[in-house]
Amino acid sequence: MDFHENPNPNPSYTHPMENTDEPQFELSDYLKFDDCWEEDTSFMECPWQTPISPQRANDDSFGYTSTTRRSSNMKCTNGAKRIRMGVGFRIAFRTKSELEIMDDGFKWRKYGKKTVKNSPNPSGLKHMRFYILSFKGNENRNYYRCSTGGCHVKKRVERDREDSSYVITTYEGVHNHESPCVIYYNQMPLMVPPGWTLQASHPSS
DNA sequence: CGCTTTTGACCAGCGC
DNA sequence: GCGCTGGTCAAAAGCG
Repeated sequence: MDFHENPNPNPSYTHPMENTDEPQFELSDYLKFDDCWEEDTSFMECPWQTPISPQRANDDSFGYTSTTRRSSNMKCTNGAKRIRMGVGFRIAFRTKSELEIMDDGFKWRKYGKKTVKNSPNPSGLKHMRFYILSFKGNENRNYYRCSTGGCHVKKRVERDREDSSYVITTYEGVHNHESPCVIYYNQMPLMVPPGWTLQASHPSS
């Protein structure tokens, strides 16, 4: 496999629902965010979608990161801000799975974990914050970065609060390399990450 | 020994 | 302005 001869080394994403052969989990929803946002609120139909805003302008990997707020009032269901992101490709999968960690073919390195409140009533003294967060009913959100050198793709994994049997996985960015788990047969990828379709490699590979 | 995970701290954005 | 929150950092611990 020669990455350099691949005319398009980036995976091209297709609708995950087209992949009906995945036996390990049920993919029920997905969202796609790309870098050419128009005034189109159709993708806001999913109730757990939230607005995106530029945050740290000096972020070393993307220029922007996203802010996601999922408070109980879900004020984001319409009229959300749309702000162009540096790299700008985000896609979220909602999958029915008992496992939070699903092998998508790439190597990920965990760089953060956050306990997210379920309570709609944020309150309390600042120094009581972690005490409050430790109560039952809070969810963990895990942050991963692609561990391949030079690849800045990030992944965020959390349980759906409305239905804890679902896992929400949000990918941010596009891999600049191919999945180490792709096996080629007759110039076509035989194994792909769940829900993804990769472009066939160049015939020379 | 090198890589990954854990986890408390920190920072910036946002809402009140 | 203050407090809450999401996202990230980085040191320490764990693991093969």
